[in-house]
Amino acid sequence: MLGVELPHEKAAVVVWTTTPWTLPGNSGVALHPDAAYALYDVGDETLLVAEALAQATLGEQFAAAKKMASTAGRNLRGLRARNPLFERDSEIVLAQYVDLETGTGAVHTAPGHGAEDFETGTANGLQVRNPVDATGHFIAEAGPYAGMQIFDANATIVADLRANGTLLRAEEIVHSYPHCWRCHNPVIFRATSQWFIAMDRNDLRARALAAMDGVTYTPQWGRERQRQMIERHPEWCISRQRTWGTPIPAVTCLGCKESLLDPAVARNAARRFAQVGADAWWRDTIDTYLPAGFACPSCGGTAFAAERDIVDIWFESGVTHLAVLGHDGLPWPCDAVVEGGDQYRGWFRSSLVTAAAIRGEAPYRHVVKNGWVNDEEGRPMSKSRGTGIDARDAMDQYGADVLRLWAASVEFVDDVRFGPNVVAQVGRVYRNIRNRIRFMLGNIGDLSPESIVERAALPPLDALADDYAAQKFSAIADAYDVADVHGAYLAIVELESGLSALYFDAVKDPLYSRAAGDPRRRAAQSVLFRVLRGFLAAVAPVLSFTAEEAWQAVPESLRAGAESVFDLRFVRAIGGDAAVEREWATLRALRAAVAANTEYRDFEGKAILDVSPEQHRNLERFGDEDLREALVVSQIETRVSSARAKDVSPSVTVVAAEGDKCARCWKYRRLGGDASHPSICDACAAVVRDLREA
RNA sequence: GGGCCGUUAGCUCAGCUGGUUAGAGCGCAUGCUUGAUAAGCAUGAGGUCCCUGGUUCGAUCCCAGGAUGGCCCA
Repeated sequence: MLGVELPHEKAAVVVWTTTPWTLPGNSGVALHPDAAYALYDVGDETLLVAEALAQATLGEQFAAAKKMASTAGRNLRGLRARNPLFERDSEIVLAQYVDLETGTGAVHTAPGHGAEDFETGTANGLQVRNPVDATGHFIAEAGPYAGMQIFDANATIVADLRANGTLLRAEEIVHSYPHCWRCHNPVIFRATSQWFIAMDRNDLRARALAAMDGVTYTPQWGRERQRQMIERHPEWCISRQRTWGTPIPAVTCLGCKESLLDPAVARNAARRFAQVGADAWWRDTIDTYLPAGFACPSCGGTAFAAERDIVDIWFESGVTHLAVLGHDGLPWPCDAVVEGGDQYRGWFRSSLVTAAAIRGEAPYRHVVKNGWVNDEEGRPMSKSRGTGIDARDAMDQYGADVLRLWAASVEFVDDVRFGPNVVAQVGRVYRNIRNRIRFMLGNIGDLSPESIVERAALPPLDALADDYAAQKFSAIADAYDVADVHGAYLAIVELESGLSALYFDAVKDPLYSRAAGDPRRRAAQSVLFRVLRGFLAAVAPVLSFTAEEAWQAVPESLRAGAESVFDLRFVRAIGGDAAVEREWATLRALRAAVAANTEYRDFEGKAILDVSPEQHRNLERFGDEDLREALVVSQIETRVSSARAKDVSPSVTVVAAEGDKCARCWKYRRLGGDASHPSICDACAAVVRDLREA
């Protein structure tokens, strides 16, 4: 060996294991191809071990040990060692995963007791031994250990090794070990025959990847994640050994023990299961399912036994698209699937693979991944800590609409937090939205279809508000289209607060002071109605109950053609107009500048605006009356200076308004023009006179 | 140990291909209003854009490393 004469009769490869019970299943010893391995003369025997781990492995023997020769692991491939418990060989093989931090650098390989070992064994032609039965006891193949429970056998095996002189050292270490997630008992690995879907036959993996092309992913990186899950997924094991479930409609030839999954048998099973249920498989004789003249293609045998394995439920969920979609009025593929991120590996993948195999395309158009709901500290909800909140309880407590608004207020794609404080916050937003709806509703009570002012005939201010709202409605609908519910929420809040802060205040005068049928008042009402209708349609997907309740409160004649709020269509502006946003922002800025003065409140003031000629043109078109209302002052004086830069905001000065406060409309004006109404302005006097006459 | 993702005001979140003083809503403080009134309007305070280094005239944004939280694997 290694060109040296071995000084002792005994020479051994040192391996370590934390599972002595797997030694009866040993078929090989894995070395790292690139690591250096050396022979050490330790006095009474010669030991082979990785040089890097020699000191740790040999312990106190290391100092006296004599290194005889050294070579890379790859040069040792194919050598044979002797199993320390059985009269059989164990082959030296190579594996990249061999660890040079712990152990001996030589890894005991039992292909029947672990996935890595199985793959190494398959790659090197090692025998797969599984001398353990389904109850965790050794079978006859395990020789002297037959009948022993495997964990009980550990001590016996260690004792046997010690007795036959092959045990170098035994010690206690603490390490992690896989456990059952449900019952917490340690689990073991046993190589058994199973049914698989071969991902690389018939180009299934490639076809599944190709089927992703037509799918939209939210978030976008989900596509990459999904792609990796398909590319890296091993052969798909779909069988389970359970006593209850959907049978795999396969048969075993009693002559040659070959398992057969025949399409004709499967179709017979499908027909029978559809009529009497899948349990029939366990009751019927197998002949029930065999087509006439059915014979084993391998040996020609005609006697068969039914397969006992069932289909894994994760495979069954992977074919729900066939069970649910494509009939009873439901389309195939569906528009979207929404699940947590764990389903890239689960349902998103399994559905895609089965659909690619059967239909050649994805069973969905859009994959939407949502985050997890945590408590307010960002920790997973826990019943034991008392931080768990059931969705149904939350709905009872806060109301379904507030709960739904919360869901829209957070970025659901990421993990989200939920708790009383978060709900209280979104509850206040809900109240704001509700109050704005109430304001609109409260001001259209006497509007009728005949008195509605068409869009083209609206005063500029009202037209601007209408355009502004329409643009937001578009943004909201666009957001819904791509499942961006949070984006819709942001636009909804921006719209309702924007309308409230500017337009609602600006139209109070026409609404409250003008005669009921005055065209200016009808124009304002028309916009309020149009905005309300668009707004309710826009919020209905989230605030479903609130939107419907509000729609039912709209005068019946105005609701014609839309019995429910869900009969309304989303309002979409034809093309975005940057000028609308700009003008809206300009008015809000002017209004804020006026309000910022602390001396004159509301209509006590007269605003003096210093503007450029261009700004003047933009403002002038609103008309003095509407601009005055938008800025909440009694008078406006505009000073145009061509010296002003057009990109500098108008400067605003507020001085005392001229005249006295009209008792009716609160604006400062010349009063007493009508001697019989000395405390009100001329405009109000005219309205009052008409009221009298009517 | 590997792959992927997140980290911006007290809270929930914007911030397009790197470019003046980083924004909104809610909360908080202050003022106004009392004809949306268990409402409405305005103003203000509040941020080392997780950290370190790099690229660049310039980085919340790009690159590398790290911290921290999460999902899926091993």
